[in-house]
Amino acid sequence: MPVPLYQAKAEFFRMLGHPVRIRVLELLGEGPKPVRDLLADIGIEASSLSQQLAVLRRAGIVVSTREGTTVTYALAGPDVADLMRAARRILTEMLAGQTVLLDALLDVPDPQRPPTADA
Amino acid sequence: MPVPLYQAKAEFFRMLGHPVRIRVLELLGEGPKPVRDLLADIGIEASSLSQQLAVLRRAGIVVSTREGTTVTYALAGPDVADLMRAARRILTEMLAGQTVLLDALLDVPDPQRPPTADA
DNA sequence: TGAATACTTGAAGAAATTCTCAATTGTTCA
DNA sequence: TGAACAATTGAGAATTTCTTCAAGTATTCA
Repeated sequence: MPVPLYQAKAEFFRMLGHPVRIRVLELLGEGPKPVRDLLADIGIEASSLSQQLAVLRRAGIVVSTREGTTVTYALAGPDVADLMRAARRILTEMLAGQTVLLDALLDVPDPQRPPTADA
Repeated sequence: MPVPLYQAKAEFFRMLGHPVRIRVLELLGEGPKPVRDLLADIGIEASSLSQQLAVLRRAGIVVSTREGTTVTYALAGPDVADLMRAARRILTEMLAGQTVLLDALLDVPDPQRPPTADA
């Protein structure tokens, strides 16, 4: 029994749903980077970064290689870079075009509550 | 102080990261639908669906209108449909092209563990 | 060998999300 | 009005995810 596609999608999006993981993917979008550099750019504890890298690794969207004492990460395939570009494009469009999403993210209270019949 | 973009992105993806929410968005991609229909298509308890609809509503990516006793949901804007299409395209590509992600989602153990130097 | 560096893992508590079920609201219609 | 239906909300338990810190592995180099 195959995992239903909608569930695979949900897991995929959930996997993207963490600020550190997003930043890593965007940094790797520029090309492979050693952990050292990611660490410097993102500025969190090494162990926290490692944990998030592990999540991405388990999902198979990044790969790591070790050379001597430094480990370098890269996006697993060009599709991933495409995805990140698409996500960026669509999201900035949405953030620009519709205040609504921005408001939601900024915690402005919901103007759309269960519709009262006065409309 | 604006919410950093990478955090807005993370929250957005997290919001998408639930099978019921994905299904709702895909169904609404075909056009507005009354809760009754969503309920029939998805087949979960009414209250669970309502809660997930509330998440989407709070994020501002769907809107609801009431007519008599039935409430109808629709995507908040065309951008949302675009996003769902893009996500579908990219994900099916990825699922088709790279076994790796599929494996990860199917719980096949990680072949990429911290690289041992035998490579 | 052993000290030092780079990175990863494990585990426990904190925090956020999800589920379930009871209660509530809004609407229709007899 | 009040019974019946559609949908939403609230609250607590169950589950998942995150954070943090201590411990572990791999590699270099003296």
